[in-house]
Amino acid sequence: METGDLLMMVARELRRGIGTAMARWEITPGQARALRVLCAAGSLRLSALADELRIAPRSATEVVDALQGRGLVTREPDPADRRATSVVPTSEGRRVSALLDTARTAQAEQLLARLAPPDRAELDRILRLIIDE
Amino acid sequence: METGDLLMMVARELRRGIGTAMARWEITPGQARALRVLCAAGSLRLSALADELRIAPRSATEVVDALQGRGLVTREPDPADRRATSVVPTSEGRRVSALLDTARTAQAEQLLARLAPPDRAELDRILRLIIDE
DNA sequence: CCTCATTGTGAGGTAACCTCAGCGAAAGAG
DNA sequence: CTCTTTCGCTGAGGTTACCTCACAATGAGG
Repeated sequence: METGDLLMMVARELRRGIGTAMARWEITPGQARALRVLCAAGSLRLSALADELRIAPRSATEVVDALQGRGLVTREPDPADRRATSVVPTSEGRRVSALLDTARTAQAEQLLARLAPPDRAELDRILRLIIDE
Repeated sequence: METGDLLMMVARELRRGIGTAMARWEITPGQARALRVLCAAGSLRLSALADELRIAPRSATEVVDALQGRGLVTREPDPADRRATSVVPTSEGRRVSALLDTARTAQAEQLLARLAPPDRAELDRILRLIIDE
């Protein structure tokens, strides 16, 4: 078993745990991702959201439809460009996003609790090395 | 940015790289996964393959159809149970699976090459700690 | 035997993506 | 100031990878 496989296994376990946690809020992974980037950005034009999520603009329309249907975001007209619509999280959207964030970090916490603090710091350091190129 | 996020980012990059590598063989991720467990097992009944992949038996039928269509596996009658069909990789299937394995490890190699050998060993050790509970 | 469970698959559905065409709005050319 | 071109979003319809349900053939227990 190689390091790459280990990495995938750990990530998979993490994703699985997050998935079951999210099921409690009846939100799909795609919707959660969109809500997360929207809350992080404050508001985004639909095409910018699509870029961020790396999906086609047409697909972002559907995700936003779903989030809007649940009252988690609203479509606001963009003051600078009347073609564009700005997608803005509602207060409920921000509340749910915060809950999801909490669940996500709790899940990571549960997995990483298996490590002694020094090992955990080492892992963090080494992963940053990879990310930073 | 927390350790859990870092883990997901690194895994994502790895998955992305593997995906583009696999595109060269025109095989979907699901098919590659199935072929991999089949080659690892030598042969599996269709329902056992479904269990392994954590998909419904009906869905395994489709994956096997696709692999059989490319000549990567065959359906053999199970001698012990005439209801069951045993799915067996062809020699071409084993050859492709080996190529995919190579591509997968090469991708991991490329990512992990950013690390100095001691860091790499540390990462391996710590990930094993997580996996082994 | 007769019933009941199990195996694989046909039929048909769903979710999340896609491309393409088109409409209203903006922006550059003359 | 028009005119054409480009841009931002969405309706229509397709694809992929899953799913459930029904069913025929087979196996297993009373």
